[in-house]
Amino acid sequence: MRDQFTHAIEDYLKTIYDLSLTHGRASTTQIAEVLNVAPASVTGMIKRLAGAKPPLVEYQKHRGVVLTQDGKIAAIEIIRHHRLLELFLQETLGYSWDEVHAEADRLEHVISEDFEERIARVLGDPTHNPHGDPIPTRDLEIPPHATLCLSHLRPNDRGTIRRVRDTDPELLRFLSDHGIVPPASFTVTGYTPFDGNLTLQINGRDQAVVLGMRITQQIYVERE
Amino acid sequence: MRDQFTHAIEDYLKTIYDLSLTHGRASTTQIAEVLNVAPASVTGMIKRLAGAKPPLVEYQKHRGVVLTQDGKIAAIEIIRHHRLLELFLQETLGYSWDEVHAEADRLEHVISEDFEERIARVLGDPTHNPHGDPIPTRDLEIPPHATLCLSHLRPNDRGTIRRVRDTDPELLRFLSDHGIVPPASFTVTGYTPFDGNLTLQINGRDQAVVLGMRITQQIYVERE
DNA sequence: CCAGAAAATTAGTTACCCCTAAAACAAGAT
DNA sequence: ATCTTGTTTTAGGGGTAACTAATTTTCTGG
Ligand SMILES: [Mn+2]
Ligand SMILES: [Mn+2]
Ligand SMILES: [Mn+2]
Ligand SMILES: [Mn+2]
Repeated sequence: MRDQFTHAIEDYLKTIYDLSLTHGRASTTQIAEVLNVAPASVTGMIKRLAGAKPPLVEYQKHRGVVLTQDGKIAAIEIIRHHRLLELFLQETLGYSWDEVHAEADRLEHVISEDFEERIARVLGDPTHNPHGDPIPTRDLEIPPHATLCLSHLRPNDRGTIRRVRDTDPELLRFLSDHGIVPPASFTVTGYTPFDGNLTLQINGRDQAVVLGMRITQQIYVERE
Repeated sequence: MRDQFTHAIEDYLKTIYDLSLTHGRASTTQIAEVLNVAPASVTGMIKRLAGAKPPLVEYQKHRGVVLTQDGKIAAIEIIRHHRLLELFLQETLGYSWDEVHAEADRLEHVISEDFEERIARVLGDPTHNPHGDPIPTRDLEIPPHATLCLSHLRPNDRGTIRRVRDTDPELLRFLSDHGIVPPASFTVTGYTPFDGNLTLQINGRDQAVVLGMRITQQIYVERE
C-alpha cells in the first residue's frame, strides 16, 4: 500500500499537511522555511508532486498548494509513523520528550507497515504522542484534540495543558522544567496587553510563570 | 563521530567488509551481486570510496578492493547497528528471525548513536544477534564466534549450531521448522560424496534431516 | 602463446534533489 | 495607474547513484 515515495517527498507532504491545518493553503516560502531549503527548490518539488500520477497536490502558480485526497492520505500515513515512533521512543527506550521528535523524523521514512503495527500494539493503540498531538488511527482518522491556543486565554481562565508544538527542544525542556506538560491544569493569573504576556499558575506549583506570546502560541489547552 | 556517509556508501562498506572476510578481497561482480546493482555502478562507487578523504578502500583496477582502516571502522559501526537492531526487533517487538534482517537493513542507516546506545543497554550489551553473528562491541571489537562450516563435518561428528547466514528468509523459516537454530546440538549421521549431502540428527528431534551443500555452507558450528 | 570467455571499465544518460542568480508576477501604497 | 516590495518562478548547474552499451583487460584452456 505504501513506500512508493522518496524521503524528500514524504517530508514535503507532511509539511504541506501541517501548514494547511493552520493556513488553509501552503505557500512556497512557508514550505521552504519549514524544510530549510531554498524557495526555488520548493517550486521544483511542487511541480513534481502536482505532476505525479495520481497528483499529490493541487498547484496554482503563485498561490501555493493544497493536498489532493491521495496526498492527504500519504501525509497522514507518515504522521502516524512519526507520532507512534515518538511515543515508542519515550515509553520503550526512555527518551525525554524533547529528544523524540528528531529521531522520529528520520525513522518515519524507513519503518515497514509491520513495524508500525507492532509498536501500535505494544503501546495499546495510543491516541496521542508525548506532545499531545493526535495519532491518526489505522484507518487514518484523526482523534479529537485541543485546538484552543493558550494565547487566547485571559485572567481567571482555568484549563488543562493538552498539546505543545514539538519543533524546539530547548522550549520543551524549559516547559517541562516549569511543569507545563500535558495534562497539567492551571489558572491564568495575569495578562499584559501590548506584549501579550500571560501569567500562569500551574496547579501544585509554588511559583507562577510569565510566558510571552512566542511561547503561548505554541501551547494548546482545554478550557474548563 | 559518524553519520557522514550516505546510505549507499554504508551499504557498500558493509558488503565489502563481509566479502573480505571470506574472500580476502571484494571483486566488482561480487559486490554487484550482493547489492543487486550493475557492475558498472560498482566501479563508479568504488572510485568514490577510493578517492574519499580519507580513502575508505584501497582500489587496484581490475582486482577489486580492500577496506582501509577508516573504511573498516565505518563498516563495523554499521554492522553493530544492524545486529543490535535485529536482536532488538526480536526481543522487544516479537519479530521472528527471518523478518529481522530486512527491517534492520533500512533502520541501520538512520538511527542515532544515542539510539544505538539505548538499545544496547536495554538488551544488556549482547554479543550475538538472532542468527548467531557476533555484535561488535562499543569499541568495535568482534566477539569470538564460530567459523567452522557445517559442510566440513562428517558422520559421527557432534556439534552445536552457532550461526546461520541471514540473507534468505525462506531458508531461515525452513531451518527453524527443523529445529536448526542456535544453540541446538546435533550429530552428523550421514554423508553422500559427490553431492555433499549431510544427514543431521538434531538432539531432541524424531526425524533426521538431509541437507544439501547450498544449505550446509550457510551454517557455522562448534565441534565437540 | 593465443583465442575466446569472463570480468571490469568507460562513455553516455537519467532521475532525484538541492543550489544561486535573474526574471516575472502579485498586491498594497501613493 | 504606476511604483515598489516581497514572493515566486525560471534558467542554469552540481552531486549522488543508478542504468545500458561499448570497449578494454584479464584469465583460462587448448
Ligand atoms: Mn514530532
Ligand atoms: Mn522526516
Ligand atoms: Mn542481518
Ligand atoms: Mn542497508
